[in-house]
Amino acid sequence: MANKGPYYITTAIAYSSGKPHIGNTYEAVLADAIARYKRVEGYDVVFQTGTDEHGQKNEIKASEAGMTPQAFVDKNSAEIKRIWDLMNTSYDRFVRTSDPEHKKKVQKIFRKLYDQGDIYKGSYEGWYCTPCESFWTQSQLVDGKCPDCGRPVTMASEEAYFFRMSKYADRLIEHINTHPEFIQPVARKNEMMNNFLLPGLQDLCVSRTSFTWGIPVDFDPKHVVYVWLDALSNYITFAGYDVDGSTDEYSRYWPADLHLIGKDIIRFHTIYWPIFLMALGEPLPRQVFGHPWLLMGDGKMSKSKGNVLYADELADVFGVDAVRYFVLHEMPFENDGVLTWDLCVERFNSDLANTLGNLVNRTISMTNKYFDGVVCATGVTDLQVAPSGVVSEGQTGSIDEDLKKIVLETPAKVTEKMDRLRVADAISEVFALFKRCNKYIDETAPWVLAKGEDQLTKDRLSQVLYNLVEAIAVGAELLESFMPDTAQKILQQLNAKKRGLDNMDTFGQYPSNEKVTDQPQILFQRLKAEDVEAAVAKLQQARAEAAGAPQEEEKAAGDEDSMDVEKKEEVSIDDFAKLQIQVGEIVHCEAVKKSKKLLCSQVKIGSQTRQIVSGIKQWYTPEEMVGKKVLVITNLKPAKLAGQLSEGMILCAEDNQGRLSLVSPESAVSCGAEVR
RNA sequence: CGCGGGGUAGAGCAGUCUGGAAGCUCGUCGGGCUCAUAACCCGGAGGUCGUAGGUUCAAAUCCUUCCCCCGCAACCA
Repeated sequence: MANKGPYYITTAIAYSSGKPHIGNTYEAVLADAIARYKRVEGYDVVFQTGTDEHGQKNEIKASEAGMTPQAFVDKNSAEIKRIWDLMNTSYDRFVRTSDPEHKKKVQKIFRKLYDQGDIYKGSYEGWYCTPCESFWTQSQLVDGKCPDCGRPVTMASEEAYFFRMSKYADRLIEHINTHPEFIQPVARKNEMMNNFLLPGLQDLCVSRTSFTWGIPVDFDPKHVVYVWLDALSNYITFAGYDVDGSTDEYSRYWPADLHLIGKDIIRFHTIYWPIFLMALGEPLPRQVFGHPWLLMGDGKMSKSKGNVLYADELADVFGVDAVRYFVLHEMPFENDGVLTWDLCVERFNSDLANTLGNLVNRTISMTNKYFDGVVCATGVTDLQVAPSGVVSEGQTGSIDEDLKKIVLETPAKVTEKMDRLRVADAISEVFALFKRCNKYIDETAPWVLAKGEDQLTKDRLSQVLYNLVEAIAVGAELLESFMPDTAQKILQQLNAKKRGLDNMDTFGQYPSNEKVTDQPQILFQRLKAEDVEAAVAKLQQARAEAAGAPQEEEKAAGDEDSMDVEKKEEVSIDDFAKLQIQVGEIVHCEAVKKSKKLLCSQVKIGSQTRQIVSGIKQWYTPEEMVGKKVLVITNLKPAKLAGQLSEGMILCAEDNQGRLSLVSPESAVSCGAEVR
């Protein structure tokens, strides 16, 4: 196998704030499939993944959990690594941004950029909430107040470090234009250009003082390095980069061949990251692929089956390779894919059990039944059977030729798809080969040949089975990057050896007279939908119990008529008395233009009528609203919503599906009656 | 007119860049077969390619109108 040189592939490092769901896991598996395939092709692959551990969110979540940030991210990083390992991802490095070496290197990077003038100290202007010690942008403000605590904010400025993005913008635009392969899929390129680059890049604030869980700026320790600068640097720091001199390994593997990331963070990887690299004088990664998202469920048919899917739970039910198959197969190249328990069952039964598992099983069974497991190439190709069971000589071996053609063509097809990162298509090519094998069995009807007494017929039967074993062996080997264990199992059962991707141009390499296993194992046992549903129900129950109490409400809605919500702080009767709640009658109602959620109601309260805007368009039509008596908070400070003045709030109950229901007095009371 | 994605058979999707016989998987119906995991193979039914115009010898594909859905943004007082 020729060495084709280095290939450095990374995933985005996963944010370590909780358990990764199947969508996160998808990225690791996708990268793994690519990495494995590149290795098979003969590249010297480094596959790096890991966890992004700094930032305010982790600091807050850690304190909520009563842990130190480090302990908190240790736990979550370990969990992410556990899932990656469970999924059999063949990463070479699992990196963590809380690593002391990484910290030092990032500090040096920051200092270098500062020293050369790319980072400068400036001030950050914004609305500041003193009690919360937080800055907010104009658009984050709620009613002109702090979105967290609702208290007034003041315009304030705070010192911060900025990166001169604009300095490098032209070079980046040039690079993107001259390297069409840089941003994948191509559609994303225009999005970046039109939205960010062409209108002019703003300087980026690259330090924070509002929290401490991060990498301190060593010459100004009240600042921590902006998490993105910290996180993105992982691609080079762990590869051996250092401001004071990088390793040989670094010069071998950098620039990365592929950053595999979610489409939501394309901006950081195709704008900020390249510019950071330019500033450091380092070459840019060759390609950034913003893959689509894997969405879970769609609520329509699976509301009783749970929404969030986790790789380990899926693996419990289907097995690791099946889960790898699901995520790789369900994910197209550009559009988001959907995964539900139902879809998994369908794919499992149809593709894995029926097409593949059954093929392997029936082939091995016949080999054992007719030849005690010994597969022999006899060279008899021109014997055909009629559907009636009559064996006749003289037909051309076109059936065999067609099978061989497919077998010989598939490797190149798979490689071509993989080169274009069409992993789902690549795996489909492999399955097309297996489907062709099933068809071949039907065409050659071995059970008819088996009835023949003469040697020619026996030899033909032997050749048919040999062809099948050979074809399956090639298919299994091609499957290895996607489903490593399954590929291994098939090859073992066939007693076949790997021949190598660049050695698949001849048909018939399986050694004649080799013996397949006499105890074929079922690779994928067909599953019944009911059984899976039961398993899912069990999992959800276990999950609910593990979560202790109320935590999240995501179980079956219909059959349970109660729900728990997060408890709020206790208040005094005086606090409550501050609210004025009155009964009002809706006299007029219309939808607010330009808004998807808002209805604007005229509500009669006592002698006056006031306008109230409510976000309930999804649940009530304006016509339904009119005439209803509802509860209104009347002393709430008026606010503007979508340009409409709203003087109060109509009370609604919200269930665990987010559905809203108006609250009305139980019996007739007059408008304006106070609720207390 | 906030940005973006999308509307193709019952479901899920490809095809659209680079116009040229409407395809794939699942389901469904019928047939075949019996080596195998109620599997496998073949065939049928089922689509005004969201709407309305336009360009063209030819439009799912290019241009324009409008309608709907989904993210994000904004706002759910």
